[in-house]
Amino acid sequence: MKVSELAKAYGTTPDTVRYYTRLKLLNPIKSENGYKYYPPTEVSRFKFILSARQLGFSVSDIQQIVDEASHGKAACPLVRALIKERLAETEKQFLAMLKLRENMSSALEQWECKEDKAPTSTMVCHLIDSFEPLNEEEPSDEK
Amino acid sequence: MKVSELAKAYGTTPDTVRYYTRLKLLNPIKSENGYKYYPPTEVSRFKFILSARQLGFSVSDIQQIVDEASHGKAACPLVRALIKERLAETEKQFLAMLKLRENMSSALEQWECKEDKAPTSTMVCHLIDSFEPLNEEEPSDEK
DNA sequence: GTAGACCTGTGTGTAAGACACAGGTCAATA
DNA sequence: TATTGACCTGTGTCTTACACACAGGTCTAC
Ligand SMILES: [Zn+2]
Ligand SMILES: [Zn+2]
Ligand SMILES: [Zn+2]
Ligand SMILES: [Zn+2]
Repeated sequence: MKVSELAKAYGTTPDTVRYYTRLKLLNPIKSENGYKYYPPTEVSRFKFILSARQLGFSVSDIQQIVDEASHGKAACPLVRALIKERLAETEKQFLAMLKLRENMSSALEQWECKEDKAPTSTMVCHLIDSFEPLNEEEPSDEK
Repeated sequence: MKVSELAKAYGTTPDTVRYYTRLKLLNPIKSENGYKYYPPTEVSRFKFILSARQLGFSVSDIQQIVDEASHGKAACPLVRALIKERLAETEKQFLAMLKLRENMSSALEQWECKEDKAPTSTMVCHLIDSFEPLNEEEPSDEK
């Protein structure tokens, strides 16, 4: 398969295929005309990479995993360890986004009944200045 | 205030202050020794920028908002429009992360009872290869 | 033969800073 | 007074996972 064929076959872009190829995650055969051809082994490796990306592995993770396997070792322990790390990170980001989303919609609501105001020398926008974030840390009994 | 003082005062880093300064979002005064000094107006602008960032505005959004205000116009309509856009994006990313998180923990669970396996020429890691993503689109009645 | 659709490599851009580096400045101390 | 150490200055590069641009080569059809 050629670059674009491979990309289309799995719903991605030629640039993605080329990117993995640049990183040597894919190793196509170069034909006489200079074109890259991906034999079945490379096609299934591409499938593997896409699956791993879907599971939240970084491209660098995948490089490590592939390298491990290329040395004949079972990559499974590495895979298990990495996904735990990535899951923890994802959890953190997830919570951060949750809070952000809440703040954003809270702001939108708070602003609904506020008028527009011209800026002053000390205030760019009163909407943003006046925004009160929700529960900055547990609303503990303060004072 | 000097760079590091400003950064510390608001719990950020000198690099962040310098970054906004490079972008001309902050306009410190240069003293004879070459050091940058942030007068009160710049300090409150920094506070403004940080608030806006917390609300999910991009730095480029903030540049637009500040520019609008610097022309004496009320930035409020722009602010309202931008936050709606950003909220929609955040919502999308949030859902994507939710799905990713589910897939990751599902994988972790699916893999618990699976043995490690050495790689073959066509398989880098059977764990990743065998993973079945959850509900790829509503589990509609297929066929 | 030539147009149009594909391919090639390479280089640059993205967001929001983090980090590095070579050198200047300041306060306190030996 | 000289030196140390902590701060500051500019500038430049790095990060992620590609997307996009560009100049030029190649293939297919007409
Ligand atoms: Zn190796
Ligand atoms: Zn306003
Ligand atoms: Zn303007
Ligand atoms: Zn494995």
